[in-house]
Amino acid sequence: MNAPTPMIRLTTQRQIILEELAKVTTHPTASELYDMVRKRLPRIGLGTVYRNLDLMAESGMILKIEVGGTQKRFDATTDNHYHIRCAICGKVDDIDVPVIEELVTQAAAATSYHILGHHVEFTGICSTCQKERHGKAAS
Amino acid sequence: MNAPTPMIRLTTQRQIILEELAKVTTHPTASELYDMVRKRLPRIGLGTVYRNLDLMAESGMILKIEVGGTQKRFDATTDNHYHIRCAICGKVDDIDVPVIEELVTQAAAATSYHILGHHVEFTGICSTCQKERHGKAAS
DNA sequence: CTGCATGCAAACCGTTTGCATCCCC
DNA sequence: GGGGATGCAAACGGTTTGCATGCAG
Repeated sequence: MNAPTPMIRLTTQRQIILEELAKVTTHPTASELYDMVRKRLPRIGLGTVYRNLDLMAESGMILKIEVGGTQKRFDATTDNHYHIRCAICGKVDDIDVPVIEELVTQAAAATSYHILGHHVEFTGICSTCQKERHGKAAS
Repeated sequence: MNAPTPMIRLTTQRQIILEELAKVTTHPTASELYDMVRKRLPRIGLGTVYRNLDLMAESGMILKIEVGGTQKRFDATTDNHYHIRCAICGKVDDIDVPVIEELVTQAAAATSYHILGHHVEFTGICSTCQKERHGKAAS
């Protein structure tokens, strides 16, 4: 109702981008996705990937995750859920913590903004990075 | 206790950056801060602002807010609190919603990451931007 | 045939970095 | 005098954009 869902045409490159994104549970950056897609569509341009990722995010087909870190990441799962980002390697994973809907209500009462949504981002150290620095406690 | 607080030397430029940051309740970007500081220190370089901002964030004197949007923002208030970002103009404000400490406990149980912290970011439309689009409902 | 989508490359913008100089200790 | 801090400018990485061509409707 408030999201017009512009209904974009599903071109070959859009379809493949979507498929590749749906294939992984990680949350790839645009250039990671570019590399994945290029294996099937060698002549695709980075610009096309960016353009279509943005377009699909706007039309609600995918989620653009704007968390900390330098690059934006994308997610084929569009229902609200939270993320955790490794402070060392920057990897982003889903985290299975119940979404707190009351937060929006609370926020609405506490601000003059018209609330659209919320997102929780945890910061941590992933198991891989933990192993790589085992024993470096006090430094 | 877990933050070594490396105790950096408080040079003139660091002091002034800190003062200017503390002066405002908004969460300025590096270049906004640069403009503010330049009024008092006309010869300061953007690089110095970035370097010192990072340094001060590392030593826990200020907070580097890594939220959505293209630019990082800085906050003189270092205790944990949540933010709301305007989806239109990108402005970031504090929001007075109680910090949910249990989230960290829940998260710890749900992941193999070693949790460091969490942050909640609301998205909304600030009152200024609301006014500027009053009546544009159905496009 | 017409217009949107693409590939390509250049432009952009925020941030980082190398280096010579400067200043504090 | 020595080491960190600064100013400056160039480099960088991610993203966006302009334009000529291609392809689907």
